[in-house]
Amino acid sequence: MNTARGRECSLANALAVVGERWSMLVLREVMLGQRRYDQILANTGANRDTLASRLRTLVDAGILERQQYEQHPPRYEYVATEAGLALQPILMSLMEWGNQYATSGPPPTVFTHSCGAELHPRTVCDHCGETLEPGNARIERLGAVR
Amino acid sequence: MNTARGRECSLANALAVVGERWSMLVLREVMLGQRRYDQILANTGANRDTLASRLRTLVDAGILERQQYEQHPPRYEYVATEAGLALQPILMSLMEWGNQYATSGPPPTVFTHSCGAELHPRTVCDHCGETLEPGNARIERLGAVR
DNA sequence: GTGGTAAGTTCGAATTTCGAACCAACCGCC
DNA sequence: GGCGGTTGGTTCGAAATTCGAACTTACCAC
Repeated sequence: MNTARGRECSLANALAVVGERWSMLVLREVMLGQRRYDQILANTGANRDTLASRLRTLVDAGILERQQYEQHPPRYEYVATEAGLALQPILMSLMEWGNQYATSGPPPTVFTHSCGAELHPRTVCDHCGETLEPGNARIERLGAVR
Repeated sequence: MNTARGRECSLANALAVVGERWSMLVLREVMLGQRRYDQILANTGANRDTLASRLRTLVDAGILERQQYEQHPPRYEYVATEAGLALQPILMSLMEWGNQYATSGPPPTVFTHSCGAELHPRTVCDHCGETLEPGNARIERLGAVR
Protein backbone atom coordinates (compact mmCIF):
# COMPACT_ATOMS: atom_id res chain seq x y z
CA MET A 1 0.00 0.00 0.00
CA ASN A 2 1.21 3.48 -0.88
CA THR A 3 2.10 5.73 2.07
CA ALA A 4 4.23 8.28 0.21
CA ARG A 5 1.86 11.23 0.48
CA GLY A 6 -0.46 12.52 3.16
CA ARG A 7 0.01 12.97 6.88
CA GLU A 8 2.82 11.15 8.63
CA CYS A 9 0.87 8.96 11.01
CA SER A 10 1.02 5.60 12.69
CA LEU A 11 -2.53 4.91 11.56
CA ALA A 12 -1.38 5.23 7.95
CA ASN A 13 1.59 2.98 8.71
CA ALA A 14 -0.72 0.40 10.28
CA LEU A 15 -3.07 0.54 7.29
CA ALA A 16 -0.15 0.14 4.89
CA VAL A 17 0.17 -3.33 6.40
CA VAL A 18 -3.30 -4.44 7.47
CA GLY A 19 -5.46 -2.01 5.49
CA GLU A 20 -5.38 -3.86 2.20
CA ARG A 21 -8.44 -5.76 1.13
CA TRP A 22 -8.72 -9.21 2.80
CA SER A 23 -5.87 -8.68 5.30
CA MET A 24 -8.14 -8.24 8.30
CA LEU A 25 -10.35 -11.15 7.25
CA VAL A 26 -7.26 -13.35 6.98
CA LEU A 27 -6.33 -12.33 10.53
CA ARG A 28 -9.88 -13.08 11.67
CA GLU A 29 -9.60 -16.63 10.33
CA VAL A 30 -6.22 -17.19 11.94
CA MET A 31 -7.69 -15.82 15.16
CA LEU A 32 -10.57 -18.32 14.83
CA GLY A 33 -8.07 -21.15 14.46
CA GLN A 34 -8.24 -21.58 10.68
CA ARG A 35 -4.58 -21.57 9.72
CA ARG A 36 -4.37 -23.32 6.36
CA TYR A 37 -4.46 -21.77 2.93
CA ASP A 38 -7.58 -23.54 1.67
CA GLN A 39 -9.54 -22.92 4.88
CA ILE A 40 -8.67 -19.22 4.85
CA LEU A 41 -9.52 -19.13 1.17
CA ALA A 42 -13.00 -20.55 1.62
CA ASN A 43 -13.81 -18.59 4.79
CA THR A 44 -12.73 -15.17 3.58
CA GLY A 45 -13.93 -15.44 -0.02
CA ALA A 46 -10.71 -13.98 -1.44
CA ASN A 47 -9.39 -15.47 -4.67
CA ARG A 48 -6.32 -17.65 -4.76
CA ASP A 49 -3.61 -15.32 -6.00
CA THR A 50 -4.79 -12.36 -3.95
CA LEU A 51 -4.76 -14.55 -0.83
CA ALA A 52 -1.24 -15.80 -1.60
CA SER A 53 -0.13 -12.20 -2.03
CA ARG A 54 -1.83 -11.05 1.20
CA LEU A 55 -0.29 -13.89 3.20
CA ARG A 56 3.14 -12.90 1.91
CA THR A 57 2.56 -9.27 2.92
CA LEU A 58 1.45 -10.30 6.41
CA VAL A 59 4.40 -12.65 6.87
CA ASP A 60 6.84 -10.00 5.61
CA ALA A 61 5.33 -7.48 8.02
CA GLY A 62 5.87 -9.87 10.94
CA ILE A 63 2.17 -10.30 11.69
CA LEU A 64 1.93 -13.96 10.67
CA GLU A 65 4.49 -16.73 10.70
CA ARG A 66 4.64 -19.52 8.15
CA GLN A 67 5.11 -22.87 9.86
CA GLN A 68 5.83 -26.04 7.94
CA TYR A 69 3.68 -28.89 9.23
CA GLU A 70 4.54 -31.49 6.58
CA GLN A 71 7.80 -32.27 4.82
CA HIS A 72 6.81 -34.10 1.63
CA PRO A 73 5.14 -32.39 -0.03
CA PRO A 74 5.90 -29.19 1.91
CA ARG A 75 2.79 -27.80 3.56
CA TYR A 76 2.51 -24.66 5.63
CA GLU A 77 0.17 -23.09 8.10
CA TYR A 78 0.00 -19.53 9.30
CA VAL A 79 0.13 -18.52 12.95
CA ALA A 80 -0.05 -15.08 14.53
CA THR A 81 3.11 -13.51 15.93
CA GLU A 82 3.07 -11.13 18.91
CA ALA A 83 2.25 -8.27 16.52
CA GLY A 84 -0.62 -10.32 15.09
CA LEU A 85 -1.97 -11.20 18.51
CA ALA A 86 -1.85 -7.51 19.44
CA LEU A 87 -4.36 -6.87 16.64
CA GLN A 88 -6.95 -9.24 18.13
CA PRO A 89 -8.59 -6.68 20.46
CA ILE A 90 -8.84 -4.26 17.54
CA LEU A 91 -10.53 -6.86 15.32
CA MET A 92 -12.91 -7.64 18.19
CA SER A 93 -13.69 -3.94 18.58
CA LEU A 94 -14.33 -3.54 14.86
CA MET A 95 -16.58 -6.58 15.01
CA GLU A 96 -18.45 -4.99 17.90
CA TRP A 97 -18.83 -1.77 15.90
CA GLY A 98 -20.08 -3.81 12.94
CA ASN A 99 -22.67 -5.44 15.21
CA GLN A 100 -24.01 -2.06 16.23
CA TYR A 101 -23.78 -0.09 13.00
CA ALA A 102 -23.41 -2.43 10.04
CA THR A 103 -25.32 -5.63 10.85
CA SER A 104 -29.03 -6.17 11.17
CA GLY A 105 -30.30 -8.97 13.34
CA PRO A 106 -28.29 -10.94 15.87
CA PRO A 107 -24.47 -10.88 15.67
CA PRO A 108 -23.26 -13.80 13.52
CA THR A 109 -20.17 -14.35 15.68
CA VAL A 110 -20.11 -14.15 19.47
CA PHE A 111 -17.31 -14.67 22.01
CA THR A 112 -17.32 -15.40 25.72
CA HIS A 113 -14.68 -13.79 27.92
CA SER A 114 -12.82 -15.80 30.55
CA CYS A 115 -14.86 -13.96 33.20
CA GLY A 116 -17.93 -15.85 31.95
CA ALA A 117 -19.77 -12.93 30.34
CA GLU A 118 -20.49 -12.49 26.65
CA LEU A 119 -17.56 -10.51 25.32
CA HIS A 120 -18.12 -6.85 24.47
CA PRO A 121 -14.87 -4.96 24.04
CA ARG A 122 -14.50 -1.43 25.34
CA THR A 123 -11.57 0.91 24.85
CA VAL A 124 -10.20 2.78 27.87
CA CYS A 125 -7.37 5.16 28.69
CA ASP A 126 -4.52 2.95 29.85
CA HIS A 127 -3.59 5.45 32.58
CA CYS A 128 -6.89 6.24 34.30
CA GLY A 129 -9.01 3.34 33.03
CA GLU A 130 -11.82 5.65 31.96
CA THR A 131 -13.80 4.73 28.82
CA LEU A 132 -12.52 6.59 25.77
CA GLU A 133 -15.13 9.13 24.69
CA PRO A 134 -14.81 11.32 21.60
CA GLY A 135 -13.98 14.75 22.96
CA ASN A 136 -11.87 13.54 25.88
CA ALA A 137 -8.72 13.43 23.77
CA ARG A 138 -6.68 16.53 22.92
CA ILE A 139 -4.12 16.64 20.14
CA GLU A 140 -0.67 16.92 21.67
CA ARG A 141 1.44 16.56 18.56
CA LEU A 142 0.41 16.22 14.93
CA GLY A 143 2.23 14.39 12.13
CA ALA A 144 3.43 16.54 9.24
CA VAL A 145 1.85 16.34 5.79
CA ARG A 146 4.26 15.21 3.09
CA MET B 1 -16.97 -3.61 -1.24
CA ASN B 2 -18.01 -7.16 -2.01
CA THR B 3 -19.31 -9.18 0.95
CA ALA B 4 -21.13 -11.87 -0.99
CA ARG B 5 -18.84 -14.79 -0.19
CA GLY B 6 -16.97 -15.88 2.90
CA ARG B 7 -17.98 -16.06 6.54
CA GLU B 8 -21.03 -14.14 7.72
CA CYS B 9 -19.44 -11.77 10.20
CA SER B 10 -19.83 -8.28 11.59
CA LEU B 11 -16.15 -7.66 10.96
CA ALA B 12 -16.73 -8.26 7.25
CA ASN B 13 -19.77 -5.96 7.40
CA ALA B 14 -17.71 -3.27 9.11
CA LEU B 15 -14.94 -3.61 6.53
CA ALA B 16 -17.45 -3.39 3.68
CA VAL B 17 -17.97 0.18 4.88
CA VAL B 18 -14.69 1.39 6.38
CA GLY B 19 -12.28 -1.19 4.93
CA GLU B 20 -11.86 0.45 1.55
CA ARG B 21 -8.67 2.28 0.83
CA TRP B 22 -8.62 5.84 2.29
CA SER B 23 -11.82 5.47 4.34
CA MET B 24 -10.04 5.25 7.68
CA LEU B 25 -7.68 8.09 6.77
CA VAL B 26 -10.67 10.25 5.87
CA LEU B 27 -12.11 9.48 9.31
CA ARG B 28 -8.79 10.33 10.92
CA GLU B 29 -8.84 13.77 9.30
CA VAL B 30 -12.43 14.43 10.34
CA MET B 31 -11.45 13.32 13.84
CA LEU B 32 -8.55 15.79 13.76
CA GLY B 33 -10.94 18.59 12.82
CA GLN B 34 -10.22 18.74 9.09
CA ARG B 35 -13.69 18.63 7.58
CA ARG B 36 -13.38 20.15 4.12
CA TYR B 37 -12.78 18.35 0.87
CA ASP B 38 -9.50 20.05 -0.04
CA GLN B 39 -8.05 19.66 3.46
CA ILE B 40 -8.91 15.98 3.58
CA LEU B 41 -7.53 15.63 0.07
CA ALA B 42 -4.15 17.10 0.97
CA ASN B 43 -3.84 15.38 4.35
CA THR B 44 -4.74 11.87 3.23
CA GLY B 45 -3.00 11.89 -0.16
CA ALA B 46 -5.98 10.33 -1.95
CA ASN B 47 -6.80 11.57 -5.42
CA ARG B 48 -9.81 13.71 -6.14
CA ASP B 49 -12.29 11.27 -7.63
CA THR B 50 -11.45 8.49 -5.18
CA LEU B 51 -11.95 10.90 -2.28
CA ALA B 52 -15.30 12.05 -3.67
CA SER B 53 -16.35 8.41 -4.00
CA ARG B 54 -15.17 7.51 -0.48
CA LEU B 55 -16.98 10.49 1.05
CA ARG B 56 -20.18 9.38 -0.70
CA THR B 57 -19.77 5.85 0.67
CA LEU B 58 -19.19 7.12 4.20
CA VAL B 59 -22.16 9.49 4.03
CA ASP B 60 -24.40 6.73 2.60
CA ALA B 61 -23.30 4.41 5.40
CA GLY B 62 -24.26 6.99 8.03
CA ILE B 63 -20.71 7.51 9.29
CA LEU B 64 -20.32 11.07 8.06
CA GLU B 65 -22.83 13.82 7.50
CA ARG B 66 -22.58 16.43 4.76
CA GLN B 67 -23.28 19.88 6.14
CA GLN B 68 -23.68 22.91 3.91
CA TYR B 69 -21.75 25.87 5.31
CA GLU B 70 -22.22 28.25 2.39
CA GLN B 71 -25.17 28.87 0.07
CA HIS B 72 -23.67 30.51 -3.04
CA PRO B 73 -21.75 28.70 -4.28
CA PRO B 74 -22.81 25.62 -2.26
CA ARG B 75 -19.98 24.39 -0.06
CA TYR B 76 -20.03 21.40 2.23
CA GLU B 77 -18.12 20.02 5.15
CA TYR B 78 -18.18 16.55 6.60
CA VAL B 79 -18.85 15.79 10.25
CA ALA B 80 -18.94 12.48 12.09
CA THR B 81 -22.28 10.99 13.10
CA GLU B 82 -22.70 8.84 16.20
CA ALA B 83 -21.53 5.82 14.19
CA GLY B 84 -18.47 7.77 13.07
CA LEU B 85 -17.66 8.90 16.59
CA ALA B 86 -17.93 5.29 17.74
CA LEU B 87 -15.04 4.46 15.42
CA GLN B 88 -12.69 6.93 17.11
CA PRO B 89 -11.43 4.57 19.83
CA ILE B 90 -10.75 1.95 17.17
CA LEU B 91 -8.74 4.39 15.05
CA MET B 92 -6.82 5.37 18.19
CA SER B 93 -6.11 1.72 18.95
CA LEU B 94 -4.92 1.07 15.40
CA MET B 95 -2.71 4.13 15.69
CA GLU B 96 -1.30 2.75 18.94
CA TRP B 97 -0.65 -0.60 17.26
CA GLY B 98 1.05 1.23 14.38
CA ASN B 99 3.28 3.02 16.88
CA GLN B 100 4.44 -0.25 18.32
CA TYR B 101 4.68 -2.46 15.27
CA ALA B 102 4.75 -0.35 12.12
CA THR B 103 6.53 2.92 12.98
CA SER B 104 10.18 3.50 13.81
CA GLY B 105 11.12 6.44 15.95
CA PRO B 106 8.76 8.59 17.99
CA PRO B 107 5.02 8.49 17.21
CA PRO B 108 4.16 11.25 14.70
CA THR B 109 0.81 11.94 16.34
CA VAL B 110 0.18 12.00 20.08
CA PHE B 111 -2.96 12.68 22.12
CA THR B 112 -3.53 13.68 25.72
CA HIS B 113 -6.47 12.21 27.61
CA SER B 114 -8.70 14.40 29.76
CA CYS B 115 -7.08 12.78 32.82
CA GLY B 116 -3.85 14.56 31.91
CA ALA B 117 -1.80 11.55 30.82
CA GLU B 118 -0.54 10.87 27.31
CA LEU B 119 -3.25 8.77 25.70
CA HIS B 120 -2.59 5.06 25.20
CA PRO B 121 -5.77 3.15 24.43
CA ARG B 122 -6.34 -0.29 25.93
CA THR B 123 -9.18 -2.69 25.18
CA VAL B 124 -10.99 -4.34 28.07
CA CYS B 125 -13.92 -6.68 28.63
CA ASP B 126 -16.91 -4.39 29.19
CA HIS B 127 -18.25 -6.68 31.91
CA CYS B 128 -15.26 -7.34 34.17
CA GLY B 129 -12.94 -4.54 33.03
CA GLU B 130 -10.01 -6.90 32.55
CA THR B 131 -7.59 -6.20 29.70
CA LEU B 132 -8.40 -8.28 26.63
CA GLU B 133 -5.67 -10.89 26.15
CA PRO B 134 -5.55 -13.27 23.21
CA GLY B 135 -6.59 -16.62 24.65
CA ASN B 136 -9.09 -15.21 27.13
CA ALA B 137 -11.88 -15.25 24.57
CA ARG B 138 -13.78 -18.42 23.63
CA ILE B 139 -15.90 -18.74 20.51
CA GLU B 140 -19.54 -18.94 21.52
CA ARG B 141 -21.17 -18.81 18.11
CA LEU B 142 -19.60 -18.72 14.67
CA GLY B 143 -20.97 -17.10 11.50
CA ALA B 144 -21.73 -19.48 8.62
CA VAL B 145 -19.65 -19.52 5.45
CA ARG B 146 -21.63 -18.58 2.35
C1' DG C 1 -4.59 -45.81 -12.13
C1' DT C 2 -8.38 -42.79 -10.54
C1' DG C 3 -9.76 -39.44 -7.53
C1' DG C 4 -8.91 -36.34 -3.73
C1' DT C 5 -6.16 -32.82 -1.02
C1' DA C 6 -3.05 -28.96 -0.30
C1' DA C 7 -0.75 -24.82 -1.59
C1' DG C 8 -0.05 -22.41 -4.61
C1' DT C 9 0.95 -20.10 -9.96
C1' DT C 10 -0.69 -18.43 -14.41
C1' DC C 11 -3.97 -16.47 -17.50
C1' DG C 12 -6.78 -12.77 -19.75
C1' DA C 13 -10.80 -10.05 -18.36
C1' DA C 14 -13.02 -6.74 -15.25
C1' DT C 15 -12.69 -3.32 -11.78
C1' DT C 16 -10.35 0.30 -9.17
C1' DT C 17 -7.10 3.77 -8.57
C1' DC C 18 -3.94 6.89 -10.50
C1' DG C 19 -2.40 11.91 -11.81
C1' DA C 20 -3.58 15.60 -14.50
C1' DA C 21 -6.72 18.57 -16.60
C1' DC C 22 -10.98 20.82 -16.55
C1' DC C 23 -15.14 23.32 -14.63
C1' DA C 24 -18.40 26.59 -12.19
C1' DA C 25 -19.12 29.89 -8.91
C1' DC C 26 -17.60 32.94 -5.97
C1' DC C 27 -13.95 36.21 -3.63
C1' DG C 28 -10.52 40.08 -3.07
C1' DC C 29 -7.41 43.10 -5.31
C1' DC C 30 -6.27 46.98 -7.91
C1' DG D 1 -13.07 44.78 -15.48
C1' DG D 2 -9.60 41.52 -15.47
C1' DC D 3 -6.36 38.30 -12.70
C1' DG D 4 -5.47 35.00 -9.60
C1' DG D 5 -7.00 32.16 -5.72
C1' DT D 6 -10.36 29.02 -3.28
C1' DT D 7 -13.74 25.24 -3.03
C1' DG D 8 -15.80 20.99 -4.34
C1' DG D 9 -16.01 18.49 -7.35
C1' DT D 10 -16.10 15.72 -12.66
C1' DT D 11 -13.76 13.74 -16.68
C1' DC D 12 -10.05 11.56 -19.02
C1' DG D 13 -6.95 7.71 -20.54
C1' DA D 14 -3.23 5.07 -18.33
C1' DA D 15 -1.64 2.02 -14.67
C1' DA D 16 -2.37 -1.13 -11.01
C1' DT D 17 -5.21 -4.45 -8.61
C1' DT D 18 -8.54 -8.02 -8.26
C1' DC D 19 -11.37 -11.27 -10.46
C1' DG D 20 -12.67 -16.43 -11.60
C1' DA D 21 -11.07 -20.29 -13.84
C1' DA D 22 -7.67 -23.44 -15.23
C1' DC D 23 -3.33 -25.53 -14.37
C1' DT D 24 0.69 -27.59 -11.50
C1' DT D 25 3.21 -30.50 -8.27
C1' DA D 26 3.43 -33.85 -4.95
C1' DC D 27 1.51 -36.90 -2.07
C1' DC D 28 -2.28 -40.37 -0.27
C1' DA D 29 -6.18 -43.78 -0.31
C1' DC D 30 -8.73 -46.95 -2.71
